[in-house]
Amino acid sequence: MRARIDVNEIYRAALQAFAEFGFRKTTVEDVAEKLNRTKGNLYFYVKDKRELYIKTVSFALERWQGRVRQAIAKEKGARNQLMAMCRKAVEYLAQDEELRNILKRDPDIFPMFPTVDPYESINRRSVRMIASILKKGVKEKVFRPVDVDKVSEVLFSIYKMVIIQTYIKTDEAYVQEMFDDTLDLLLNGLFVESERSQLGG
Amino acid sequence: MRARIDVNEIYRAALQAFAEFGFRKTTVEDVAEKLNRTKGNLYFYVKDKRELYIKTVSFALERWQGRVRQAIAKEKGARNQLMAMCRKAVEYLAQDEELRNILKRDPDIFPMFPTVDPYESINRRSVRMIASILKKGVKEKVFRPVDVDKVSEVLFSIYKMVIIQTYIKTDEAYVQEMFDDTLDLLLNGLFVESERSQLGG
DNA sequence: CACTGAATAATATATTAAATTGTTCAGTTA
DNA sequence: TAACTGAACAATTTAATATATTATTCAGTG
Repeated sequence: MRARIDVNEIYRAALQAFAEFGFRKTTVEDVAEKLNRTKGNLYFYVKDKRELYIKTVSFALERWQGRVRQAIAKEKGARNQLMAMCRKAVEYLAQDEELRNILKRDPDIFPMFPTVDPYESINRRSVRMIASILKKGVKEKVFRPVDVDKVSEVLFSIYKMVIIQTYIKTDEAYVQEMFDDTLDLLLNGLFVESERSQLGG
Repeated sequence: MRARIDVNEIYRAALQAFAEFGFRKTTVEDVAEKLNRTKGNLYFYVKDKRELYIKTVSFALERWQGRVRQAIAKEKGARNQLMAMCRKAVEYLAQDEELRNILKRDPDIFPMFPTVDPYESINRRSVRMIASILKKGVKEKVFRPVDVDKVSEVLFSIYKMVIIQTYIKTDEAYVQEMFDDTLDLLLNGLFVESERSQLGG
């Protein structure tokens, strides 16, 4: 009798298949073959094909989120943390082709306008990550005293917009320019100093 | 022999039908009946069903754009023009249920991430509208000297995001809050004064 | 000249059978 | 005895075909 397969190995194999063929066109057997098992055997590890897919995607999303979190942890001030977050998120995705393909095939994973979302908890964590940077920045008086919860939602939406452009558009340079201008706008705003309304505090 | 039908009457009739049933489920006869003609007769006015749809949608989009343009024309400074534009765009859509339904049924009309777009020329005009306000504002030294072309693209993307939320989300209050916070962020930015980088000029 | 209505072409829907794939599980194996 | 296989069965997809609906054309009418 063989040792139990490490679940992460299953997710890595499944990720390869799902990224190449998409959910509908990959068979449970495709995944089993990559692991040198039979399809029946996979049901020892996951309930059904759908669950395998959801857990595989979660695995990929969490790996991505983890890298971004690491990048943030390396920085001290809120200003640099916010910029590190944006940079790393785009940079990681540019390098993880499998995740890009998964997202391209199935945009509901990272929906611009979510209705119901099986990955909601992961996305909520991302929003909280933004919120905690904002909170820190407001406390440090680097950021204006904005409504942290609402603004982190707004930023997450804009963040999604840029991310989706990153894997939809093939034009690398275009995305980079868009990215820089968007970040500048969000940090500095449109108004010149004299026109700005400073929120209370 | 009857007088030629006014094309705008055709578009109004078609808009009713397309908004209620969608492109696929409305028949040319549905539209003809609203005009008290036979379906064959409509081919005297339009090439085919697809063209009828595209011209009908264009009619609705241009009416919308016209109202926004009027609202802008009433204002003097770039600052107020920008705010009037945002306000009117959302306000008009909230009131035009047919257009909302058309957009909800067929999101490709106003795509978050356009590939090919039959309404491109209309959307380009919207971007130019934003750009001209920005240009004026930079000249008046109300706005920072940003790259007008790029920033108007960025703003149009964010504008689309808010608009789509407006007809997707049923929750009126949520959209309004989102709208206010987004506008504040874009105008004033996140940084406190001392952290801001003023662009040259 | 604007229009009708019937003819025809093009699409969509429904039905059914055949093939593939997902899932279960009794029995095997290390 | 826990991990596994492979065959059995259920569910789903695909293919093939017939039927019905709808789009489009156009000769003829007022």
